[in-house]
Amino acid sequence: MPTSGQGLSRHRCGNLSATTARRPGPTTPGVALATLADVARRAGVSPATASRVINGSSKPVADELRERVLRAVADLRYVPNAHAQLLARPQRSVVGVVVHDVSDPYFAEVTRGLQRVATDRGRLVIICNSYRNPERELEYVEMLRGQQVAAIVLAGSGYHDADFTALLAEKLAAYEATGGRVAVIGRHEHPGDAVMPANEPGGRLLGAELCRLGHRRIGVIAGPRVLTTITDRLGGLRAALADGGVPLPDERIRYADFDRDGGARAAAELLDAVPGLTALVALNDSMAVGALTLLRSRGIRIPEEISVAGFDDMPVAADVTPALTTVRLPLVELGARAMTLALDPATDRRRVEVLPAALVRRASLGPAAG
Amino acid sequence: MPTSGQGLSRHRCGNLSATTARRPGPTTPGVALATLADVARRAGVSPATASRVINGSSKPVADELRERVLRAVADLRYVPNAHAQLLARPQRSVVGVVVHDVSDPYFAEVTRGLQRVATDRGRLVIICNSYRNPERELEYVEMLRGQQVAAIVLAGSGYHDADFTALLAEKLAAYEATGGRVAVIGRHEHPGDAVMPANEPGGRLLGAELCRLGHRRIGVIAGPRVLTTITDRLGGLRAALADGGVPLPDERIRYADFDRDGGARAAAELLDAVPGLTALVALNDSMAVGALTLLRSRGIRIPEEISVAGFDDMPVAADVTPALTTVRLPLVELGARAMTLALDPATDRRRVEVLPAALVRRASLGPAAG
DNA sequence: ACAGCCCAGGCAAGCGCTTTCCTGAGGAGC
DNA sequence: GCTCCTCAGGAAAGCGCTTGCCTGGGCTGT
Repeated sequence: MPTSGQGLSRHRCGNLSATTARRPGPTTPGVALATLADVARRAGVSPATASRVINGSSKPVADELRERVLRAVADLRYVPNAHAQLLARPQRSVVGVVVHDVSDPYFAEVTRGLQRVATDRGRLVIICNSYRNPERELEYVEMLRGQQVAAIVLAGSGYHDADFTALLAEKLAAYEATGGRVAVIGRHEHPGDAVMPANEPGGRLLGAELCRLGHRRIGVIAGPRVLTTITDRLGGLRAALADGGVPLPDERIRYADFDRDGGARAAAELLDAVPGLTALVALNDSMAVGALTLLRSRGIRIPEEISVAGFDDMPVAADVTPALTTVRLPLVELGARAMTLALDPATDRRRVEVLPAALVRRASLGPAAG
Repeated sequence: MPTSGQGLSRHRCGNLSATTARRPGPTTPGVALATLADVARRAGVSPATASRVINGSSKPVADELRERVLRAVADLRYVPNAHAQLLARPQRSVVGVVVHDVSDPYFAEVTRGLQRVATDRGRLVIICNSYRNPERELEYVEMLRGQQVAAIVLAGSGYHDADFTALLAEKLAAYEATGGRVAVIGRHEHPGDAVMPANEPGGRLLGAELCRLGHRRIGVIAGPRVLTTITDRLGGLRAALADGGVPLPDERIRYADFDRDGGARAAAELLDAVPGLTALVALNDSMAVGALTLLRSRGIRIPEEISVAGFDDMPVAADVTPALTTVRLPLVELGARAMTLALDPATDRRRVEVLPAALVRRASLGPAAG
């Protein structure tokens, strides 16, 4: 067992229980990880040869040496230092994703799609939660650039904020200029590849359905005004209602946080401020669920007294009572397509894919009351 | 503007619209990112000085030089290469997290806690989805080691699989031996720091409540047998029922996928196989929701004809109808504590924190039917 | 039997950054 | 006015890895 003294000190004890008994001290100064050089030394070969064996280089290596290297790798529990590898062979393999919050069901679904494609292609994903903070979003893009990621996917909604948008565009451009790939989900004023959920058409679908069912006094529970998603969904809804001759004055629109509690709050405000509403439209399912809960707590029957509709068709929509009528957006697909665009080689011109919305009719939306 | 020809070629055009118009070709050979050397050259200083300015080193630098460096950084849109930095200054700042699936609401919540703490401490998180595949879990640990992460948090349930457990323990030990920190959530036979959800006590709480309400014919909708989480929850439940003199024969337990559809399937099987059940206990809320949906589809009234209870108290539990009685586990806290353990300096002896469970009484669980 | 080839394996450069150590210039002290 | 100290700035040595290029030993061919 040809191991230099130095090498030995780096060698882990094979007996696991030893580790169990004695744990590294408070601030272990870092018992250095075995390096390629350690492996080479132990195998009695040059680092070059060790590297070639480990990476399965095309260059042939004699079986005996190969054997020795492999054994040393196992003995030392050697794992190549990913950073050193990336430095030496600039072959970016990880991709960055910026979402508002993975634990929000909407992004959870989108992320599932992103991950699926990334994993299929052997890419690691770094997920960054911006928590709807534009500044943090900017920082993350910067950081991902520093991480030399192969691609960046922006999965959140865009903002109505010219300064931010310009700054973001600039950072993305700087990144793309160095060969990085970018794909965005939704409207971002980004001049590159994008996949768009059909927010506006979805809003129209829902508006048309409301007209069909005879609703004329409709309250809208909207998310934050600054999100382009809100503008688009609301725009579609408004357009369809206008087509049907249904008015939608501003006081029937309430902006709140894009979540359950925001939905409940906005619903309460609307009910108190606008009497005689026959339907409540929430601009995402989380808000709709909040509205549902509030209505139930007030003992208002759905859809007999008031109808409710949502947006997104998140899994929960089917499970609440009454089941939620909503506009389905192919969330997983949205993520999958975006990752595909980001990972496919860039093309000369911008690719934009629009993923269609579909109305899902369930029990929460009925004919207008009275 | 002292810029060598070479430096110039690496310089991005300041006009963003130029980038808008002309995008990098299909497989851009990577217009190299500006490097520290570029910055130094442009600022007319040495790389050492540039580095010191950029990193806010304690070593003083004259204001004029500092100014010049900062300007060069801005001009070149310089972002330090994170890998090179990590190589040169082995100061690990990212932490790895292995979960079953971030988009599963349970892990979404846990992850939220993990992220919160990590972000507060300025750590980047790499999230790895194992999709309940032990092999993938192993691979991820290996990969995280290669990434030189400062810590690894294992957030999934443990498995009843001696081979896997041994392999995992070995890999973790190897990692810890080089100064890496590890924290696990749940039972993993890992000899280091851990935070435990009170699965067994939670099961007991629920079992006791069922007894109190007079249930004697209870069906259990369980997740995969190999998960220690299942064993523990079931164990607690079984123990409390035994205490109350309530039998729980094996045919009243159905194992299925740990999600909504699994819950529905298992519920259907139980109803068909075991007549006269007065309560259905699902071992997580997703399964409970599936059961609820199935019961509703069969027109069975809850809780009048049959009661339902879940586990976890995920957000959805409060929104379904009837609202779900469930065992609350502090999921976010679980994540937060685990990350804290992982990031705090190691101690001489193992730290294990148990986070308590609490019964949340809602409408889905009532007295045993007639 | 000798020149010429082939090829496994090693040498060393270099990826981009940090940091130690050294240098040289300016200022203080006698 | 000269020596010594101080301190800003630079040279250079790595960090761990990959890879182009070179070397030298064993073959082949005549």
